[in-house]
Amino acid sequence: MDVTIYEVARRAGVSIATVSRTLRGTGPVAPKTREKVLKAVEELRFTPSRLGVSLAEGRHAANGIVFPNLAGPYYTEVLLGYEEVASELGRSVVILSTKGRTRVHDLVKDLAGRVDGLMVFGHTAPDDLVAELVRMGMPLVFVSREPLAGADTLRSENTESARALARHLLEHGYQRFAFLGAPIATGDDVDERWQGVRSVLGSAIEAVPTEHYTVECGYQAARTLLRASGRPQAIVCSDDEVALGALLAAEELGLAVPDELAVTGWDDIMAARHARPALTTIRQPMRELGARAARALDELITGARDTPRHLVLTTELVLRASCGHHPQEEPR
Amino acid sequence: MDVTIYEVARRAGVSIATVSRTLRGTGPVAPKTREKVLKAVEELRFTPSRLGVSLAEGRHAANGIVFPNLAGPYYTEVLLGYEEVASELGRSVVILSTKGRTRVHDLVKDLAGRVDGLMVFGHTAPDDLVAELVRMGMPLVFVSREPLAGADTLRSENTESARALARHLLEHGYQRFAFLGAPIATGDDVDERWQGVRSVLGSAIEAVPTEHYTVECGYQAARTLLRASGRPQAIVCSDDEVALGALLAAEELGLAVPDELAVTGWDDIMAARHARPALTTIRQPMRELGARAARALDELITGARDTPRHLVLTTELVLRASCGHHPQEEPR
DNA sequence: TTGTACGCGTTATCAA
DNA sequence: TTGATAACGCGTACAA
Repeated sequence: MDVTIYEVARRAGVSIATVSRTLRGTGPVAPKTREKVLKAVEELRFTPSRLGVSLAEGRHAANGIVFPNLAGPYYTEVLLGYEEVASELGRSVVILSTKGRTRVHDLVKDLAGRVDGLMVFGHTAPDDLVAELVRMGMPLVFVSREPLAGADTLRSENTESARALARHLLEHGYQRFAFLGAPIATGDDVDERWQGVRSVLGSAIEAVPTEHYTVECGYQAARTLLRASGRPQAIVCSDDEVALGALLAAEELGLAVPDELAVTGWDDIMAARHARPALTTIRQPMRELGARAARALDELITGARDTPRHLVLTTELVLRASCGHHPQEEPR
Repeated sequence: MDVTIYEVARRAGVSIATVSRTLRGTGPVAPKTREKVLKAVEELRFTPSRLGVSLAEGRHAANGIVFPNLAGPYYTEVLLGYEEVASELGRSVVILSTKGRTRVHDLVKDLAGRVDGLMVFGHTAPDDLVAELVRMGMPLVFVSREPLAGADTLRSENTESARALARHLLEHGYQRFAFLGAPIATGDDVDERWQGVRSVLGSAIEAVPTEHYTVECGYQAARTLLRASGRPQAIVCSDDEVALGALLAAEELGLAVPDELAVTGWDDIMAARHARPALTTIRQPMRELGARAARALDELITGARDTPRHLVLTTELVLRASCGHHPQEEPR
């Protein structure tokens, strides 16, 4: 990034306007002039400065994304879908991880200044900043969060899926349940799942918190839970990773799954299918969440749409071995 | 991003220079003036435009990262360490995934125009572009790649670890081996691992390619391999994910690990410890690779260092159950 | 078909 | 202590 448009212009014996027109294909350029310009560009290896272009165009051609952290497949998969579509639309992706960060407010604000639009997971951005960004008209898409005025929200269906899962477990005959990975924030995905199962199971299910939604935390919490007296017959987990941890704990304690203990997850990450026993879970279209977020953002940025949209993607209950025996299970 | 420094200056009754000085703390400002400026900034909710600042400062305050894809823990973990340190150093991170992308050259070039320095995995950037970037003096750090003139390279030790692993397997008494996940590019991590084990095992080990380094591909390839006649007694895998796939294949075929088949991985991702049987592997400091890359880049960008450095981080052989029986194994 | 000149939003130098 | 003003690199009306 050293040679500027002026040097190219001088070398080609034209003005910078002509160089710009030639390179962008905007406005007429005589064939001979065009040749000269392209030759100079070639010789000087000229590449327009991104900063100059952005400043002049008034846009960054970049999207931001804010997530708690990247450990585990969920955020990774969403990010994957997001980056793919953003790239397709000619936009770079600037990332920001908030976990363990101090001054998240400033970090998100800085990020907002670098992009044309922002995708935010759940409540990883401070509410007052969000309000300010909405006021400023910054295109915003929230994923895994309750609807919010002035911004798109995008999520997978939770409540009804949770109810279906709960009813299925009741059909297996279980009576004492635990919800492992109790919700941390109100209104996010996990909270909806918890509300859903509780609306069906009532006081038969108890909420058991974990520090994070990870295999390790699930393992620790499940071990404690399963060692105590009056252990549940079925553990509904906030997500697959916590559930994988619960499976480990059960195995370590010599509890047969599903005969002595049922376990369910959420998300249908790849490991869920490969787990022993394979994990009953609710499949949510992670990659599509990211892809849709990128498209929605593009609509808002280009002005193709100006009213917020709140979308809920459908999920699918995936019955496998970990929740009990079924006549026929999904083949590997 | 609407109100400019000019509006603040007018409101405060000062020049833009004074506003800038006040906000950046560069140069003297009278206390009373300072008050007026800050008040105007507050009332107008002024935030300096990133583009303006970058253009004037001549730097982006951003780092780029190029990786093949984000599926699986390896790239994710490295990215995690990278983003964390970059953020600590006041730099944003712009990502680029190349898998399945056409025109990678243009994408990487565009990325290079948005950042002050670039971290690149293996051979995910075209060689000619790399050469051009080096020539232009763009700070570059390569991870998982053979040393390269004009840029930092950073990797974990492979060859000697691979030899140690091979010798250990020989001690178990195995005689027929397979290397699952044969190297795709020469000079990258997997290639070094392959060269290492082969230098010890010679013709006793056969290279078995997989399409990608994933659980699924490992599973498919292992199933084919294990069904054929003359199956190996030990499978050395390119990485943990391929190894997890091999474990699945073995289980499906009713082969007891390690009694009828030994399996080893590489990386020591979290799932390696949780697998059944737990996976013997080589631990590589993934997060630290990312963290070091970010620091190295910072040194090159700030000019604290100007000669390339080629660093090799040490690894550790982690013996678990999957490669055979040991007197005492690492406790869970 | 081409060129001039202004705008984009800062920072920093230099003179006052 | 403060203010003009020149960069920074480009896009693009507008005039020629």
